[in-house]
Amino acid sequence: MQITIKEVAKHANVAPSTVSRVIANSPRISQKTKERVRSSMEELGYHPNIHARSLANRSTQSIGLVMPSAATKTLQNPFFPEVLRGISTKAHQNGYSLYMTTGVTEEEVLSGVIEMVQGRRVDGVIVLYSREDDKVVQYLRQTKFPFVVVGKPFGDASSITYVDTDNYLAGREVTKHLYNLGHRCIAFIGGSDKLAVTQDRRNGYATALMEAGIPVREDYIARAEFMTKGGAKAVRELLQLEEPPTAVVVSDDMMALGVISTLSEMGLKIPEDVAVVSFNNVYIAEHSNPPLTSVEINIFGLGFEATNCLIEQIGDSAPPYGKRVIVPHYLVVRQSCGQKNKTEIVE
Amino acid sequence: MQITIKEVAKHANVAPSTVSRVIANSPRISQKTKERVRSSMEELGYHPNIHARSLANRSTQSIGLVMPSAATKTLQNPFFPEVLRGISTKAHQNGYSLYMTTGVTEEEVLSGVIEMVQGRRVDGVIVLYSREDDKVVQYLRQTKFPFVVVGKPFGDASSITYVDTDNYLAGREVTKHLYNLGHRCIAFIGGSDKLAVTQDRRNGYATALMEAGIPVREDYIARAEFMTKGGAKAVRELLQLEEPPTAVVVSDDMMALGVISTLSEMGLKIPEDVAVVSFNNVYIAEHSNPPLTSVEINIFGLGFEATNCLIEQIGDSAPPYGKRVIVPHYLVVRQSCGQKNKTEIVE
DNA sequence: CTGAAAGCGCTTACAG
DNA sequence: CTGAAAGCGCTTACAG
Repeated sequence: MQITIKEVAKHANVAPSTVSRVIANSPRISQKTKERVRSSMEELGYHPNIHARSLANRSTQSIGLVMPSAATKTLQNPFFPEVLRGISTKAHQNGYSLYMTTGVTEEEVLSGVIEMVQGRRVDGVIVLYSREDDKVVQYLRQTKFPFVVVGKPFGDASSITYVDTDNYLAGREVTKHLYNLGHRCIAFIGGSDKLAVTQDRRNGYATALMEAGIPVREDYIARAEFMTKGGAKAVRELLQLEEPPTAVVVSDDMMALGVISTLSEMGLKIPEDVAVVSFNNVYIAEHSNPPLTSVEINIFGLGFEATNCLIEQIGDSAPPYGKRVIVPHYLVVRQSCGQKNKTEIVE
Repeated sequence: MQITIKEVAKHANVAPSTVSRVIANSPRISQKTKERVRSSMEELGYHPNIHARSLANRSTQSIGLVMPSAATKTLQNPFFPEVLRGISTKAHQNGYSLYMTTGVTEEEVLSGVIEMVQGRRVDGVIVLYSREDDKVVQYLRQTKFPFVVVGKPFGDASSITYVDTDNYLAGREVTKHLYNLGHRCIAFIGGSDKLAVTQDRRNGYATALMEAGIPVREDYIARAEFMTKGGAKAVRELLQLEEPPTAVVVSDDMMALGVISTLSEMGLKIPEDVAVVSFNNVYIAEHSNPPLTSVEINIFGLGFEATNCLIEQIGDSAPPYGKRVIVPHYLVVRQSCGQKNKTEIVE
């Protein structure tokens, strides 16, 4: 069976409580005893039972991860593994493990989160998206459980700690970039309108147009799923307009890939006939044809910072108000929208 | 504080043990009592403490996931999220959650696994790779803890349950496909030689050549990392040979992407100058330029089946010997190696 | 059909 | 500096 603290205690000729203190490296235990106990642990191959510890301790040293409910699709977006990598790195540095729910529908995800929280399975939660009317965030907020959102939360954001890209600014910059290249008919293809990221990027796009004195046309704003197929469909519709756009801001690299494939199939040249610019700069952006001009948003950094904030909250070293961390972005210019120079930092 | 079984018991006017039985839906409790207890749970917002339950129970309802140690890089390969999606789906169907370690180096990963196992944090483990001399598999095997490998294990595979593609066959088919298109100078670019997947695909490649009466040339076999950069470097070397290959079998789509970019940069046409075929058929394969001919290996299915096998083992409904599940594959013909017909099922 | 009690393997005041 | 004891919140033989 399992080696417990009792076996170790007996072997080292001390009380179980002493063994426990050695594990916690309590300063009140003599060096001699510590060494003796440690070598007993080594010899017997002792490893603490995590559940017993968590039960007595009320801490779990693990972090819960909440993906958007349509995990099926989202998991295919390279955003996900990259943000996970950032989370994992920081978590590991601080001795935390990661815990994922496996729900698919919105209700399943919510009940998974409730189970994690009420069941004390995790010490805190990271929500990897921000969507309007999201039950998960509502729930976490009202229970006052430690949590951090990746993306800008809806409602009273001031009480929620979140990590985000300045998507509004990025949307503006990207649109301005196209304008500066001479484009006047610029369309926008976004993902679900319920997502904060879509709204922010679109608003930035609209602002840039207004700043340039170009009216914002409703028929130039398309919605699609956050994957390649969605991008393909959206661009087809745009090109059927009487005055089709000469450039398009796409809210996500994966969608942009779909846009590009579709344009190629239709015999249109990129960037000559239609310029394309998008966001996230996932590694495939570099390998599409033509390579995508995209906003590097440091996805790894988003995950890393989110975890950092969460650990602060768990350790009570966080301020009592919601904190906001903005991770800087920059435009990586490649071939999909007419090249000016290789990698220009905007602003 | 937390609502415990005691509060519920008091509220429903029964003993804690009865509440526990209601949770487990024991048939020995009357319908009336069940209803009363359930409405108390509802009313008080009760959720079982998972650690207390696991401690008393010796079961955790969660599955541990082991990624290759260089998680940093691997996580960028779309293979990972896709296999995770398969695992997650099956796990969710059976009420299991997922637990990930966050180690980066080989030692960290191993100690993470030991902690999961000895600390009874999980009921079983899925190893998401197969590498020669892997300590994790050695450890799991000797502790007789339930585990499943995605990929073909080394050593005495007969005692280990694993889920795999028939990579040897796939390698053979793909090479034969190139041969049938008229190629005689066919190279192979593989990932780390320590990985089972590389070895199997390479052996299949060599067998196909031998079957066709073509000698296997050492200088036609290149090694690289499993990502785009590696592919780029490898192909450059191959093209510097006196008799450069006219076709190349690449062991992974991501590497193939690097190969394709490099060839384009060098002004070579695909498939006219060099034909490229690869494995995994991740979604970007379809959107590269030209679209990649690739072996669809059903990554989702690998994850799904692996989880299935693991759950069998955990529930003791698995046979006492190692079981092998082979998930079928087929070649998806696109433009990167000269098209014959759109989607042909090989064999 | 239900309850009282012991136990799962830890931690942590309380003594000394 | 160390130990005995209670407790974390559940489950599960054992009685009845």
